[in-house]
Amino acid sequence: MRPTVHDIAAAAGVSLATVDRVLNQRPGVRLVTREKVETAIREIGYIRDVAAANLAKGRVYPLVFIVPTGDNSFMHGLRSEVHHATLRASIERTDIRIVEVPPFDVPALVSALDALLGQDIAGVALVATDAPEVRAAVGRLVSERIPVVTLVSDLTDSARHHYAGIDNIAAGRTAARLLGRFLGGREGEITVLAGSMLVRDHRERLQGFSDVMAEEFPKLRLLPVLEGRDDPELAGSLVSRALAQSRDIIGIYNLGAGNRGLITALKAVRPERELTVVVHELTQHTRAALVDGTIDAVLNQDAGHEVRSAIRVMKATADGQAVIADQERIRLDIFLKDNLP
Amino acid sequence: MRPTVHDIAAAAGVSLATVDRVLNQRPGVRLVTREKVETAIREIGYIRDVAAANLAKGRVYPLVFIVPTGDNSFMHGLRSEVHHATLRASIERTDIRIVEVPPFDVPALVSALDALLGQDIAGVALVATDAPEVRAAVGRLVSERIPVVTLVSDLTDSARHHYAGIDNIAAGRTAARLLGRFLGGREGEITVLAGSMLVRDHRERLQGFSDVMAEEFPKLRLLPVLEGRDDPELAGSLVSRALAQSRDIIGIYNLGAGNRGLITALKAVRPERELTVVVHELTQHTRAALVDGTIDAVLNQDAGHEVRSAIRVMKATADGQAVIADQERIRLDIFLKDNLP
DNA sequence: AAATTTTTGATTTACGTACATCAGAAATGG
DNA sequence: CCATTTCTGATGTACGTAAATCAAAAATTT
Repeated sequence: MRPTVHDIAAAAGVSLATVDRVLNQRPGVRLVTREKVETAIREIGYIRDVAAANLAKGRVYPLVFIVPTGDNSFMHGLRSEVHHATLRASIERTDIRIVEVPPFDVPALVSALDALLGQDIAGVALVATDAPEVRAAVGRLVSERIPVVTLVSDLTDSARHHYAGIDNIAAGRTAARLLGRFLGGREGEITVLAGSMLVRDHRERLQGFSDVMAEEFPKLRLLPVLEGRDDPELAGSLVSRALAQSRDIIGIYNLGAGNRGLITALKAVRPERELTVVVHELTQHTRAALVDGTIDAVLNQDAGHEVRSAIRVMKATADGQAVIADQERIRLDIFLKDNLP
Repeated sequence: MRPTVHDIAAAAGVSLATVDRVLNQRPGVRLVTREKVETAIREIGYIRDVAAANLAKGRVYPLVFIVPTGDNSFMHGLRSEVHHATLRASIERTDIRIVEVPPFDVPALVSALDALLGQDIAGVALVATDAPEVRAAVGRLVSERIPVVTLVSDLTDSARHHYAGIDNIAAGRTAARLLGRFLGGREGEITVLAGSMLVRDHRERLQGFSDVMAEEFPKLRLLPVLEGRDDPELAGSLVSRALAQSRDIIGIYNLGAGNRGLITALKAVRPERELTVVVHELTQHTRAALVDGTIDAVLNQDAGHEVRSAIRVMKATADGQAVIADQERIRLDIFLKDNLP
């Protein structure tokens, strides 16, 4: 059987109360005694039974998710996954609050973060807009010992405890290689559509994409990036205009949201123009487009995994527990029409 | 607060003991009373606190993993992941036993399964060899109410509760599309290397691969399948011979193990022959080959995820609990040189 | 209606930990 | 050496559930 507090008490030759004081770093234990207990803990390999401890404590984890508003499918899906997590709240002893802020709005995000200061909170997960003000606000939370996890998009040089999202540089590089290899040595122009260069995930995807294109596919020329602000309408009209302006475009990479508009624009020029297209985020729209051949590959991050991972990490961090790092690595999913879930 | 057994007792107007009898399906409760209690459970939305219940029961889950011996990297990795899981045993209340059997050996697998009959076991996970005898042995375990999970390779028409592995038809289809598109309209021969047609995962991958090749890439001709028995030596020599026999081979798909041998064979003909290669399983060898360009894509299943998922499912099944289906879906990872973890 | 069987209630202990209280022991100060 | 402070032990309750025991009530049979 697994050792308990009683075993430590016996091994260290002290009472249960003293063991408890040491374990929960309560005052009133002499240094020598504390060391005696800590040695016993190490020697018999005691591990606290977290389930029993939580039961005794009546522990609940008040968590806050700060997510952007906006009607693109990905953020919609993300909010819905957080909502799903609230349904498991009683089982998981969580108490999840969702705070919505306008997208790409630094002051709004900062005030949402600062509003949490001083509150009794076991963790904060946020989709970060990468700005110094946000970094500072996160720093304030961390210095109050509140676990902070960035979700989907990371925050440069910040004190956040964890990032629950994909490696976006790798994502951009992968998109470039897929596009390059699918185009098999052809020559032409590539147009890139992004949401905003204010968020780190988009910047990183572009960087990775540009790097591989330059290194490995010199015959493909990148056109200036179109910024669609993750808005389907805007994205669609930008792409339509670009396609009308140049007949040499043979590939498109959408590293942001707004695929609905992009797909409409593609279908409008469909039979005449032969285009290889790689986009991000598997939604009902991109899935259908993948199946009917409008799109060639979809890179995806599983919002459900990200949310569940963020919750696990926040809880573990709040308890000072370790996490299975490998289990919390968010993977980049590559979908072709053949491996759709 | 979340409702407890006391709340049900009060709501149903019965004693705690009766609630307990109903919850744990113990005898000695009249039908009408049982229904009264069950109604109360539903109405106030009671959910058993599994942590508290396990604590009270002193529950441990004795689990058995049946994995093939064999020195290919994938099975090595799988065994090591199961071993890792044993290290978390005390935390997860599991007691994991690993049973090794020779690969592709039906009688050995059957006797390993039958040896478990009558033992006190909370679940069995096995890498299935797809044969009627195995199916029958699994049926015997299931009829003794022992949860059975197939791992990596599934068992056709069997009573197993769950399959913790990837969709191998989709994997084969994906491999075909990657190979086809990477070859960009060229004409030539494709050689396929498998382990054994006795395991369902290999058969399914081949089927998916052949289907897509036939439907979408008619210029690529499939050569007869080489069976390398997942043995690096044999795989290497088969491929070397095939390459020597035909100068028209432009693509290779290894849907089994034994990549070490394949990679050696490829390097031997390297500068002259231009080959596009897709293989399964990310190991140190395939990773290096991907980086140096010997291989173009690696399809992978994460053995760690599979093992952890199998454990979660066996525990949940033993307790008659539901699982988050989405969380237990094992995904097909596609690795190019850009998105290696 | 009595005897019997079946069902229900009341109560207790246990799981491993947290936390509080109070008395007593040991260490420290003067 | 005494007074004081600091430490330690002993004990009890709680968390939510499981499981056992025994008594009492209700239903069933004779």
